Amino acid sequence: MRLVVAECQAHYSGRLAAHLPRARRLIVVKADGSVLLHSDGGSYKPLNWMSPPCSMAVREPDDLQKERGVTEVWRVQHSKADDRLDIEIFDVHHDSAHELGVDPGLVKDGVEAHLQRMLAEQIDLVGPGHTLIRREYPTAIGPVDILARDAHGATVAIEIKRRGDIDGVEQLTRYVELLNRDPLLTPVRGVFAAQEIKPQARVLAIDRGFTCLTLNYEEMKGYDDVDSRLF
Amino acid sequence: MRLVVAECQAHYSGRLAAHLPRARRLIVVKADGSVLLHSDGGSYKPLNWMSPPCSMAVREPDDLQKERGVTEVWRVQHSKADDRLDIEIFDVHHDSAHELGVDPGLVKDGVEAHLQRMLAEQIDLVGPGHTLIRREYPTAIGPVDILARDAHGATVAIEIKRRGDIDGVEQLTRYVELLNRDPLLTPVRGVFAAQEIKPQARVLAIDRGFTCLTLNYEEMKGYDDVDSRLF
DNA sequence: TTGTCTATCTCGTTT
DNA sequence: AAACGAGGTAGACAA
Repeated sequence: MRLVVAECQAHYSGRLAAHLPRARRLIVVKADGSVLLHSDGGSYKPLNWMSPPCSMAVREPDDLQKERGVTEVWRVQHSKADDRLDIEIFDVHHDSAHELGVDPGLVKDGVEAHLQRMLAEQIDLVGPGHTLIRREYPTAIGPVDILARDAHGATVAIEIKRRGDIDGVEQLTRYVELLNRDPLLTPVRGVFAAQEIKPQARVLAIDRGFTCLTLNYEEMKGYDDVDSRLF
Repeated sequence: MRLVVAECQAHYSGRLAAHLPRARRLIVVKADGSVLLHSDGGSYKPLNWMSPPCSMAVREPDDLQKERGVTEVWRVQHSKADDRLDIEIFDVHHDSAHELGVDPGLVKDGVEAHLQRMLAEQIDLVGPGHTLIRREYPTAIGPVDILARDAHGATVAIEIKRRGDIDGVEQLTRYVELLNRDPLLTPVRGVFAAQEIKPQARVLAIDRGFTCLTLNYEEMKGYDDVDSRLF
């Protein structure tokens, strides 16, 4: 990994064209050839970058660039796509290289899968008398998160999201429409369950005749824990 | 901006819980207090990070940590949310600070907005005899990209995307359905216009009775330039 | 490899 | 401030 702090200016051309005016920035050149241009603020997203696989060619500035004070020109070219990042280097304030080795990587805990598992275990949150048919019920257009049966024997298709927006409602619509064609399952009701349901999504879901269910993650987890402690 | 290359181990707790085993990494501490942990590959996204606003507290390791070789413990706490990043520092290989100043930021060239403006100007790309009603035609569920009238006086709703996928077709479907309820506009045809239309999206669009229009950005821009040169 | 879905998304714009 | 949409989305996982 090479770290350079320098006055620089950059142009990106690929899916879009973008320009980065002259300023002092951090330039990170990673072992895989990828390049990041970071400012001293913002979040983790670089101002500009090139993803691997890519390669960098360093060349001398032409006369016009020399006049402008450019000392080096870096061209970072993507190996597969027509994406290119051109960096003009002015004054260099820092330049160092470091061996980092391979990283073992991040270990995460689950979120949505956890919600789905918990709702399957606490299926009566959907309503009294509900029973689970199965999780990840397979259909031609993908698995339905949870398929259940309500107290009256009707089928219930449940779509679970962490954040419920309009896309999730559309997805549920496709599932319910498809499942209702199955004479063994029809009538199928739709339930849209999420930790947070966006207002627009709620309106659309209700318009489509679905039930909205807001999931309280902490509460469900508490129930889960109690459950675990008991057995 | 502070750059540290060090052996480190980290824990994140917030929206999720995550752990980063001990390894040599780049730690970037930005002027706004945000922190990035980067490995030497897999560009763009850090292994772990804390977004601003946040603050960092450095403390001495406890006895157990000292035994494990920890020399410093950094706690980065988000100022508003309950997000925390704990970093244990082992050996430090590099540590430097740099003044970068405020960045002027990225200047982009247009993407979808540009496509929309150009198609409005070259509305006959949709078909001969078409006339523009207006761009960003407002409806209850959001603005329609372009509303036009065809040679026979029928209304045409155009949804523009850089990349046309299934979401865009669903969006257009909602618009066309809504607009068709307006006696002053009906009948309304749907046109799905994009630089690139995914096969699945094309199938769905045609199934819904929409016209697909592939936009050639370079060609349209050329026309645009010629147009600009003439006037 | 390709497609699909999630994200500690980020980042803008609008309401 | 909250919500909505787009992204050079990136990254992960299934088909």
